[in-house]
Amino acid sequence: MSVGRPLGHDPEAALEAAMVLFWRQGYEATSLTQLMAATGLSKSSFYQAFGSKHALFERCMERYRAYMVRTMGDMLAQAPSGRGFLEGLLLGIADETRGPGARRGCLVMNSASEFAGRDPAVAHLVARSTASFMAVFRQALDQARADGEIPAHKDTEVLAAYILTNVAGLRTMVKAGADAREIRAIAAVTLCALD
Amino acid sequence: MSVGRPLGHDPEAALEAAMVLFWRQGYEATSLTQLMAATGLSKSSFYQAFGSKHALFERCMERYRAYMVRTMGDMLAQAPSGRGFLEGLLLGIADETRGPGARRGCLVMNSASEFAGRDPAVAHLVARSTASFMAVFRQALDQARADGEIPAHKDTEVLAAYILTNVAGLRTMVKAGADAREIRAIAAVTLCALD
DNA sequence: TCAATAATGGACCGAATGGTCCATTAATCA
DNA sequence: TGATTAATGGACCATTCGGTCCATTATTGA
Repeated sequence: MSVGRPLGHDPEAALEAAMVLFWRQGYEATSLTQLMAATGLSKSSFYQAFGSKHALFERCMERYRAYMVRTMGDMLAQAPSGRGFLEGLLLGIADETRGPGARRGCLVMNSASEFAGRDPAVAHLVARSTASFMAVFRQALDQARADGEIPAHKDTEVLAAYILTNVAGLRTMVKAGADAREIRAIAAVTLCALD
Repeated sequence: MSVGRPLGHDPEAALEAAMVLFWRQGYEATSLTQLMAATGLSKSSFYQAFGSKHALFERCMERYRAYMVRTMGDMLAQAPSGRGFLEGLLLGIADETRGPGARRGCLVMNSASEFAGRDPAVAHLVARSTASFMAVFRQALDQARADGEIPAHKDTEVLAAYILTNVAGLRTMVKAGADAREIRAIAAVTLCALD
């Protein structure tokens, strides 16, 4: 099949490690040195594998999008109902105040904040990701509406955008130092808008 | 009164210019060169006046907090009611998609996102600012509740945190590329939670 | 006049940045 | 064996970063 020496590292694992780093620190604050340490690649291998820091970042963003859509899709499938999924999602943000990977926020929203439209490639990836997330939320909302968990007259497309807004807002609050109790209380208010 | 040559520049104007720059671009992305150009100061004068980039940033954050509290206080005083103020505030975010200073977000939340607790001094300023903002919201909510614009049983402290969460979320959505129509629709949903 | 403060520009600093290049070594298949 | 691809480390690059220092030139009050 392939000729020559096979890859000595796992590209997926390297991508995963880089994604976590960007997620936690942002793009600018993450240096090549840190990226090399996290991926276990030498500088030469790094550039051979990914081309550039920016190209790697784009791949990480796409990986994050796919990961989140898959994860939320699984959560929705296992949730007792559409509304139950949304409740678990919002209240679960309280857990992001603790443990490993705490207060990292959302890679997509972090990137939107850091680049703020200065980078067309990143802006496109942000738009693509937000659309994907809202699609999942809308699916949950449609399901909830069909089950009578939210009023029939509500516009699920707007509600999906509202949910995304609140997820972004809650994660920002976590980054700003809010504790788990506050987050849960706010999330409970957020859910009132679905009544 | 004072001995020696008087200041040739306006410290307040320089602070204002620097604040706008940090607000739009964030801390790391704003270079000394840009700061010198915006303030009109030479490198020597810059360090004599502000000490360091970080010290200037802290002063800008405090200035932003004071500016926002003053502005929102004025808005509340002129608003027809407590609820009217909150409606104007949330719906007004739609205007941040256009014009000069568009899609800058909120300096406090931008900083919370960029530093994410890595910088104790910034974390403290973020906490101080969020508390100030919530105090204004709570004042408006108490007023609204007293006027019967929101149910008497609601906890205005939690609602204040909810409003801040949604302001942060909406501004993040603006940065992520949402248009004015979407923002207004989401803001309308946000207000439903007050019923 | 003289002391004090301010403003200026430029030289200079060490450190870190992202990125390139290359010669060498290793592992695979034909 | 020879072609091919991968991995490595280190030399090297220009640029930028925030920051310091200094000698010089105002501009003021005493």
